[in-house]
Amino acid sequence: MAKRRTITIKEVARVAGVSVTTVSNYLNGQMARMSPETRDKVGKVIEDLHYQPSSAAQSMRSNSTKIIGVIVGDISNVFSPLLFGGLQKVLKPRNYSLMLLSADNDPDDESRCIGKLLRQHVDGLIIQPTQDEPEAFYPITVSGTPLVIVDGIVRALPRNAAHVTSDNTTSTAAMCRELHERGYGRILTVSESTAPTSSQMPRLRTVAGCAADLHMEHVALDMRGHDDAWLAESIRGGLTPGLRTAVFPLMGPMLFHTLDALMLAGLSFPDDLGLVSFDDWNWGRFIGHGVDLLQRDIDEIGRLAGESLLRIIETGSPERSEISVPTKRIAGHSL
Amino acid sequence: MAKRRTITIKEVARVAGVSVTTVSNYLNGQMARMSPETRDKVGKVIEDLHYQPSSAAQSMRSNSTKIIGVIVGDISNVFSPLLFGGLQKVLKPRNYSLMLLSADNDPDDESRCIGKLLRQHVDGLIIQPTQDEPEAFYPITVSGTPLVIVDGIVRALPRNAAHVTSDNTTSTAAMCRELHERGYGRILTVSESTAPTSSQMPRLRTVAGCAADLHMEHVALDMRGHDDAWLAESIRGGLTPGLRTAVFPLMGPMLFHTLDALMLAGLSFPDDLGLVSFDDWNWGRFIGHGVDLLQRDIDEIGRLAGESLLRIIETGSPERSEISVPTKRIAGHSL
DNA sequence: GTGAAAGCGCTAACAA
DNA sequence: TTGTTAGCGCTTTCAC
Repeated sequence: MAKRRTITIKEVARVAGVSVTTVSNYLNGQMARMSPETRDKVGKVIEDLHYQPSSAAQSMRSNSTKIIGVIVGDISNVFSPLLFGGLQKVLKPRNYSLMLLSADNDPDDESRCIGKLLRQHVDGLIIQPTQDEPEAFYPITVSGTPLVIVDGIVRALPRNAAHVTSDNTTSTAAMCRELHERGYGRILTVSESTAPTSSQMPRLRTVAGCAADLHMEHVALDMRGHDDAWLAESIRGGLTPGLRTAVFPLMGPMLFHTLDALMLAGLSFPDDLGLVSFDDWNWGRFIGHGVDLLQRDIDEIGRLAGESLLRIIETGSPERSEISVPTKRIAGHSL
Repeated sequence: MAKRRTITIKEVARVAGVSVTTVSNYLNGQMARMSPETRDKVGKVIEDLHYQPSSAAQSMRSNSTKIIGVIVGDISNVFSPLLFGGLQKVLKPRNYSLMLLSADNDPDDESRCIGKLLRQHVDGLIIQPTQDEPEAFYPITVSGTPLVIVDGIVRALPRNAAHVTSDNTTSTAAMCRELHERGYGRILTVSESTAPTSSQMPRLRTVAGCAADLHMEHVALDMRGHDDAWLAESIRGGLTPGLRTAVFPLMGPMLFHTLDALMLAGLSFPDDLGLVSFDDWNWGRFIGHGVDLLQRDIDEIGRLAGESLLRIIETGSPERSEISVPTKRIAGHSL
């Protein structure tokens, strides 16, 4: 199927027997600048020819593409569609389109994605960062493209960029205190060290700190390079009679691994041990008698990030550069 | 923050003291057409200036954007990231970017999305259709843009478009027979009539047909306009002592509703009734003692759709226009 | 080995 | 009310 010759504004003008200016005016709603007959005629020709103005040509003149670039670390994580949904809610009514790229948790890939979107001249950028090297974002700063960083933690926020995350420390600390009060003496965190920007990091640090303060034991299990059998083994090995243990997966995918490991190990909660997890997906209530959760509001993060971005685009600089969305405590029966 | 003046190829040429032609040659890897000194100098200037060639200008000449447009019915459905992941696997290595739009299950919105992507001159289109009016896709055909329709069922497939779906009828029919063999006498389907293109439709028809053939009762519960309490009521009302009943949600979100309804109704499976569901997400094993499922391989659908699209783009027409991906039967303990 | 210039489809002065 | 034309940033002949 040979791509048919593209229909241009010139073509429309020729067929309608008017100048390109008139057609352009029509496209841009400047109806006052032509007679009603001309208007109808142009409209009809556009219809007949199924003419679609080229946004490439348009944006080349207008310096605006109405495209927002989004880079996530891992597209298959449920985080992505939730974020996207939130973003769409505020961006779509404003007529922006979203270009979604996945960096696959690879810093180099992320840099390539940034370049790609910059070449597209996107009007703004939303990034869930995989790397925290300030230089990675330098091209963005140079180009002057509005930027909002979501979820991940970066060492140095580029000038004029906004940052939207969920609360990690307060909620984690509160959970540690709760575990202490409930009589737990040991916490087994389950995480996977991927990017230095991962929100698991502050959570892990908080657990470590709080455990020390509360005189609880803390064992950090890192899934990196390991499988569920290893996790099952490690969890079982972490149990001591007389010392209540709570397993604490620090992100959704780790809850999956943990549940599989518990099945493998033949352990059940809350009898053999307690279970509480970070997770963004609302399915915990169906597991057992309900899993105790710390749940982020990703949709809200998306909305706030979108609004922040719009503000930067419109005013030229963010009003507030750091926004933290509260994490919800979902009660269950797994502790 | 005023968007800094864009750096152009002209600028680079001026600073490097060469012509734009030379810079262009450099960008396109035509290194043979310049001296090594020139090459290095140009490279350095590009680096220093953080120059990014404008893809709008490039695509205006080349007639290729290296962008694939994707339209899904509902971005918040887990279907979306899974499809996207599959698409990325084949498209990203070929240097295509994805532009994702959600039609929010609205035909008009879908048409708008199509227009938007056509104006972007995307190199190809992947659509999970919300409407099955053949005219809706006419602009695509006119523009000659390669098209692959995924998941949904359309009345008339546009000429030269490919179609990738999962098997709905065979798997559903097999399930009905299994239910019959297991001694079930009544099937309660749970669906939500949204789009006429929804894959729930063939599933529903198949259940109705098989139930009749096997002399089983079939009650179709349509969630449209109802809440979980209504569903709980309806399910309870659908039980008769002596006649084994199976609830059969026809898509993932309906499984959520059904589980909530069962909790509300105080019914448990497989004791009070059987439960089997279509669902694309792999969490069913954590529910109760595991839910019996019919699971599509969305990642595979994405990969096949991507490959199909590439084939259309490259050869000009699809080799095989209808592809059906088998649906997996995940064994559980809910029947 | 290097450069000048035409033209991709569109918008916006400026003319008529 | 309508038309002419100069670019936007880039690629690509065709000369030098």
